[in-house]
Order: sequence, then structure tokens, then C-alpha cells
Amino acid sequence: MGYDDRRLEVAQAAWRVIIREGLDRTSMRAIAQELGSSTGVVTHYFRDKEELILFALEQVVETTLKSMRFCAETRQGIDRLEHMIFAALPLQESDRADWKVWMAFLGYSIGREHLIQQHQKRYTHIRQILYQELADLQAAKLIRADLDLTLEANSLIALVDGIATGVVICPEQFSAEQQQYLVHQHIHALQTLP
Amino acid sequence: MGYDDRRLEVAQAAWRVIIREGLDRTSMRAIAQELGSSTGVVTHYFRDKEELILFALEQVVETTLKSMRFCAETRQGIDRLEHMIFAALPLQESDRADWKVWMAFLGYSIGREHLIQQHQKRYTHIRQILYQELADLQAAKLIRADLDLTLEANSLIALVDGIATGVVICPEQFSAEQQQYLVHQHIHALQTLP
DNA sequence: ATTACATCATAACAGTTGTTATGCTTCTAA
DNA sequence: TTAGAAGCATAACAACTGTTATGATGTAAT
Repeated sequence: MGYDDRRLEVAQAAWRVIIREGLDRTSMRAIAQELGSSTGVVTHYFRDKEELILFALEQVVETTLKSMRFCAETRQGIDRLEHMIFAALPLQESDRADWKVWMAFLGYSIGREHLIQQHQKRYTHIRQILYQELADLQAAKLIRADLDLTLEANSLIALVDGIATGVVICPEQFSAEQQQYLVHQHIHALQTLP
Repeated sequence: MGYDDRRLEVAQAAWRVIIREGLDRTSMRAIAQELGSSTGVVTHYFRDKEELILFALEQVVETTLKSMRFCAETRQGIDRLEHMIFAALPLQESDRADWKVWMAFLGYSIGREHLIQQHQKRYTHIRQILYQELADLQAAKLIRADLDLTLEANSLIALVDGIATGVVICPEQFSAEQQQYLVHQHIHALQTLP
């Protein structure tokens, strides 16, 4: 097992502790214990706690983006955008964990300007991805021509954020079908006339 | 100045520290310092830290609900629902602070089941309020008859949550007009035909 | 075989945390 | 006037924090 693999194991241990105990109670010792090792392992693979924490978050973001890209590969048109959004939602119970980590980080970033700025970059990145999708749809005349695409991209992000928040807090209020229905309604409102 | 007033002052000091430093760095000593006093004041008005923290959050929730009720008083129909939603949004820069506290708490609740349950109750409360508004609109035939009102209430909550998250992270991406536009689009989609 | 490095354990460090106890005022009611 | 409570300050407590240093392994290259 290589260096990067072991590093990932440490991050995944941190990931589990964050979900189970909360981000502010995710101490070096708790991570080491979750890993079944000592803190020496943790400090060996990560310069400090922040580097470890941010790496764990980056894994969550990357897997989600990869899932979105995978869903986009085989599809075209409105259906393609719709399934990209679906890929980001916590449709299955197992998807909720990643969103818990994400929300823990959002709250943890309040009062920490440099973490807020990192989130801004992530939002900008996903916004550009969605903007490109919307622009392609608009060029193909599949959605209305009078749309502010940046605003609509932000609206899609807000839609996903809002649904995911609802799922994490009240899972019984958002079945997979209901989540998909809300996204479907939202997206198909883009292609009808003003 | 009465007991309750002083108690509120302590909570407001905590409120300011949460926004400035983050929830996990909001210590008893930091709150006391923000208040210009000693920790003796804090412990005198609150049994422990959790009671203080939760009281501060409750103030945020109450002021928002009060603002929504106030906007509802003078209006009727679709316009009434729309302005209730507006009242919950961070339209002004000064409104962002309350949402920062809210988001800090959401993240802080990850891994703390009893805090999640408290959030569930809050969501249930606001959902019932919105459900009643939607039911009234449906009875007056102002919105479609085939809507699942519970789902639509959850959708409205998700809309506000998502927009507010976007505002806290990327304020420059959501002007007051854009926020209102998104809510307007969402709500007016309820009254057209399927 | 010896050197060097990667991996990990252990322990100590100084700082911060929530909580509690104690005591000092100031005010109020008997 | 006096007893007592309210309001607040101070200090101490043990527990926990991230970080760092040190040393013990094993492994691979010279």
C-alpha cells in the first residue's frame, strides 16, 4: 500500500469522525483512534490539522464532481443537465454522509474568512460548470433565450443546497422521488415560454 | 434594567462573537470579553454554555418569524406569501449576520443528534406555517389544485435555505433583486396550469 | 553490513476549554 | 439596622486541545 493510499485512509478516518462526532470534536487523537493507530500516523501524513481537514473535504467535493461528470457523459440536452443535478443530490441514504461533511464545513467556515474564500472558489467552479451546460442548452434553443444564465446557475446551486440541507435535517421529508420532482419542475420551467 | 434585559445582552454578545469568531471559538471567556465583563456574568444568567448558545439561536429564529408575521399582516393572496418569503431572506447586508448564526448552528449540529432534533422541530414549525398559507391560497383557487402542499412547503424552505447559503458564501452573486426574482419565479409557477 | 529513510508510537509541551467555588459589593425587604 | 439575595469578579480545577520532539521499528539502497 502506497503513501497516497495510506494518506487517504487517514482522511477517511477523519471523514467518519466528522460525521459521527462533529467537526469541532474531530481531534487528532479521535482520528487516530478511529484509524486504530496513534497520532503519530496523523501528523506524519499531514502537516497540521487544517491540512487534514481540508483534504477530507476535497475528497467529498471531488467524488461529487466526478459523479456529475459521469452522469453527463452518456446524455445530451435537458436530460443531461437534469441527471448532473441528480448526481449531486443525496438520493440514497448513503449519500447523506458527504452532505453532512459539507454542511459541517459550511458552519465551521463562519467566522473564518480564509475558509469562506475557499468555499467561494468551489461555488465559482460549479457555477462555471453549470453555466456552460446552460449556455449549450441555450445555443441549441432548448431553453429560453432571455435567461440570465449566471443567475440560473446560481439558482440551481441554491436548489441543490436547499434540498440537501432539508434532507440532512429532515430526511423523512425528502424522498428520492420528491427530490427529483423538485429538480424536474425547476429545470423544465427553463424551457417554457415567458 | 431588568433580569431578562441583561440576559438578552449576554446572548447578543454571544451572537456577535459567533459571527466574528465562529461558533466553536465562542468560549465563555470570549463572550464575557465581548460584553466587557467577566465570565461570572455569563454563568450567572445561563446554567451552561449550551443553554446560552441555544438561547442566542432562538432569538434569531424568533426575530425572523416575527418579521414574517409582520409582512403577512397587511397583505393577502400570492403577494402575502411572497412577502413572507422576502422577510426571511438576507436582502440587506445587515440580514446576513442572522443567517451566519443559523448556518454556524447547522454545521455545529452535525454529529449532535439532539441538536438535529431541535432543528427538525424548527423546520416542522415553519413548514406548518407555509402549509397553511398554501392551503389558504389553494382554497381561494389562487394556486393549482393538484399541488402536494407539504412538498411545496418543503420546496419553499429549501429555496430560502439555498439562497441564504449562497448569499453567506458569495454575497456578490445574489443581489436583493436577484433573490426576489428567484422567489417570484418559484411562487408564480404555482399558479399556472400544469 | 551499514547507512538512510519511511513509518509509527509515545510522551511532553503550553495553551484553552467549561465548570465550579468563593468572596465582594450593592441593593432590598423585614 | 440587619439578613439575605442579586449581580458580578476572581481564581482554581481537571480535561482536552494541536503541535513538537524523540525514539523505536522495519525496509530498501549502497
